[in-house]
Amino acid sequence: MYSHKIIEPKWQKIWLTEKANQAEDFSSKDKKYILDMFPYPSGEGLHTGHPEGYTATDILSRFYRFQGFNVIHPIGWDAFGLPAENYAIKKGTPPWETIPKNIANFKRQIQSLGFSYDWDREINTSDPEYYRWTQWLFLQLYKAGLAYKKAAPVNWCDSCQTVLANEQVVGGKCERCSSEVSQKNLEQWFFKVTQYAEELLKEIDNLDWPEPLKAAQRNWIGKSSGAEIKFKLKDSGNQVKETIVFTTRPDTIFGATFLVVSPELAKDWIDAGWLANSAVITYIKESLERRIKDPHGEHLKKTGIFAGLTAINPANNQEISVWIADYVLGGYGTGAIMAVPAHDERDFEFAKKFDLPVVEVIKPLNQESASTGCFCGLGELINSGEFTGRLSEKAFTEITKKIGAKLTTRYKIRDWLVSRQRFWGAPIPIIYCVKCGLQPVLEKDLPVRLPDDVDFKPTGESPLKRSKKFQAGVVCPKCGKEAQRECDTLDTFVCSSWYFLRYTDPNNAKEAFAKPLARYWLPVDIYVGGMEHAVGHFIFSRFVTKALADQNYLPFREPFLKIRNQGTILAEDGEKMSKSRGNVVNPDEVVANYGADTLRLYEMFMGPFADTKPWNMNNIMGVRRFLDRAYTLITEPAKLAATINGEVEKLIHRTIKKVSDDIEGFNFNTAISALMILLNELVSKKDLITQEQMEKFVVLLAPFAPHLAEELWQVLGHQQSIFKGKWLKVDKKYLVDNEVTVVIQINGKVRAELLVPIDLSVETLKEKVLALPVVEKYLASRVPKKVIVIPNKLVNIVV
RNA sequence: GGGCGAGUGGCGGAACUGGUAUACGCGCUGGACUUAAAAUCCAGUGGCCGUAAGGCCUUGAGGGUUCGAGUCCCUCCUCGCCCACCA
Repeated sequence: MYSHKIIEPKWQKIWLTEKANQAEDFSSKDKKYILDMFPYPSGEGLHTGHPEGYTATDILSRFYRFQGFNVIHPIGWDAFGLPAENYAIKKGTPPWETIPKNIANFKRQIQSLGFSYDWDREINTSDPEYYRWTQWLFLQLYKAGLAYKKAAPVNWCDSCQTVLANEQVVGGKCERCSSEVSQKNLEQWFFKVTQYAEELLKEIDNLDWPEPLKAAQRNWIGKSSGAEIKFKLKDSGNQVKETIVFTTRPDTIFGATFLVVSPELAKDWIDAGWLANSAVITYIKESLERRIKDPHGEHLKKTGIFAGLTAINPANNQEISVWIADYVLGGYGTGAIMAVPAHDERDFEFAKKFDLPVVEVIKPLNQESASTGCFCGLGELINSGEFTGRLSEKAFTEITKKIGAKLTTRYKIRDWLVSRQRFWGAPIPIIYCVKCGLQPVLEKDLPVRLPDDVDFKPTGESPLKRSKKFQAGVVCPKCGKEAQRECDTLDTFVCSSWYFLRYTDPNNAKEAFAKPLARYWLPVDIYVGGMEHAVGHFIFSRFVTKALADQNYLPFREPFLKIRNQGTILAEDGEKMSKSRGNVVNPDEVVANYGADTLRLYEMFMGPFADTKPWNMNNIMGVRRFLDRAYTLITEPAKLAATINGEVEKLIHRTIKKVSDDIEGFNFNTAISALMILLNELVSKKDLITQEQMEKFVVLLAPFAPHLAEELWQVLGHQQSIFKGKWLKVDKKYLVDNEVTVVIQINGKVRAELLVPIDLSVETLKEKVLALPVVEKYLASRVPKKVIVIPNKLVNIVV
């Protein structure tokens, strides 16, 4: 038994004071940028998920430093955000008091785990010296036309008098006060992510990311190609207008028996004084509210109303009715569709409910007649005038051309809404002047600081509006006259969309980062974090990188070359860890009881890195026992062997190979199992081991259990830190065997095995095996029908 | 509804491009040490039949390909995650 309570703090202190993990700018060594997701410093402190990802990157960082790389492995605090502000509303303690306390606690916890961060690069997004550059980023996007303002619907709680994020709306009710949430149109800031939709999609192919993550992003970007088709519209007074629909199936247009318009688009028509029918107006109003209250359930009901309009199908000039319905979205395509009930399930359902005509125009290729019900695949056109008999694919472009429609590509991805009517975030650096209008704050005037005279009580406006200090002395940057600041703050995802850039030059007071440093360190080589950021943070960072590359700030267009996702750690009961269930494991307790090395090793040994896996206190004892055995082996006085034992040396070299490969492949669980196997061998042959062999084991252990390894290294007589040393070389001669065990099967069943020299010829091996008494017994004088020989592996005799 | 995963001992999990299924760890059983217990060490440990030698079965279920399938193909069941009326 070793005392982790003595060993671990001892080495942590030494590493910190010696700045053992500093990354060196412009070193001639090859660089590796190994990045973790920086934590939000919550009041609860670290949970078990943090050490999982952080241990993985720490193993990699130490491993690559051993390999001679100049590793940058930074950490910081994603310190802006709602929880701190909500805490201020509830308890009255402002975020600028709670957050530093939480950060101090997080830092203590992270340091207690011995992670090899370069603490000189620590950043904090709520520090004015950081958010100054977040604001700078906003200005660059604004200048490039990538940040713009427009009215957008937001969730509004009348009782709390505040805007709510989507996550704060639960079942159409306010999370806090449970009163009804309604929709309000407010001016909001957006980033034009859609401008990069195609590039964001295309570049995914070239990235070393987990496939599920790539799939999630492709899905989110949601490219689809189709046609935009113009339909003429007529109201009862014979006023003529037109609308454009987007469809991915122009080949089905002869089956378009009605048109459906989204409530959003219909509302625009009302506002333009077009649809005056009061029933229609009521429907639209209710529908728009319904969307917010129950975004996931209501759609099954397929509500709708006749708009009182007719449209002309441009393919066959037939008059069709125009409907307004919930199932058509305002934000996608053109907000209007041509409904082809015979070949679209949703249209079909709607047509059935409102008794609308269904005309089949596509016949499945492998069937004699048209299908009954709804067929959504491609096929051969029927009932389609001159196009009857064509295949869908061909008709697609032909029909589009004939009716004068346009081929287009649409994306599901939306522009990023970045403004928040909240206090605890980076203020948007914009000034409103009565005379000059909207003006960006001058870069030299950054940062726009958060004031401290804030009333957190929610009243429906941004809390900054009630700060006297915030607006004091604000003048228009253009005309110099008195003006007003923008009072919204930026989404915290803006802060985290560029933080990995700041790590390269964290103390630069003149720039967000110096270009030569960005060029040296970036892009990020390995990034580890959860899958939950698939369509958020990972997309935002890619967008920001591309935007800055286009402004010549960065010489690359993709920020993260390799990403690996960590799996969720569940509680011992197989459920998610949560305070309400009372099944949360506190890393502090594990460190106190078993030590940091044990926690690190355990979390890596639990199972495959990317898998969801349950916690188990018993299994922790297993890894602790392993560390104790290692300690005992090396510290107990034993006779050291003078000559190298071949068997031991062979296993050592195989373990070096296995552990090295497994670290790079993120197979930490099997790497640890290989270390256990090696230790078992060393213990059982402890009188046959040389000093050098002991040392090799300790080096292999070092990335995983750095404290113990450092201690044992000292015990073995070294003055200098083990981490100043080199990784181990595999001697290939130990990887080849000169004898192998060949498995002997009779009819596919294992019946015997045979130790033979390696690379025995097929013929010799066959002869040897057939001559075995066991084989003769099983053959019982039958003649083998066939003998399969796989050299060095297996012989299968078929009778 | 769409997308992505995953089902292997009592438990967490191993198994390279098809080639000894159950590595490693936990737990359990027996033994050593101890007055005793803990810790530690040693041995055993997939199931069924058998005193034994040995035999049969076994990777969610059922088919198929193959000399040989946890791994490949088809059908189905169960669970998890993400997105969700995207025309």
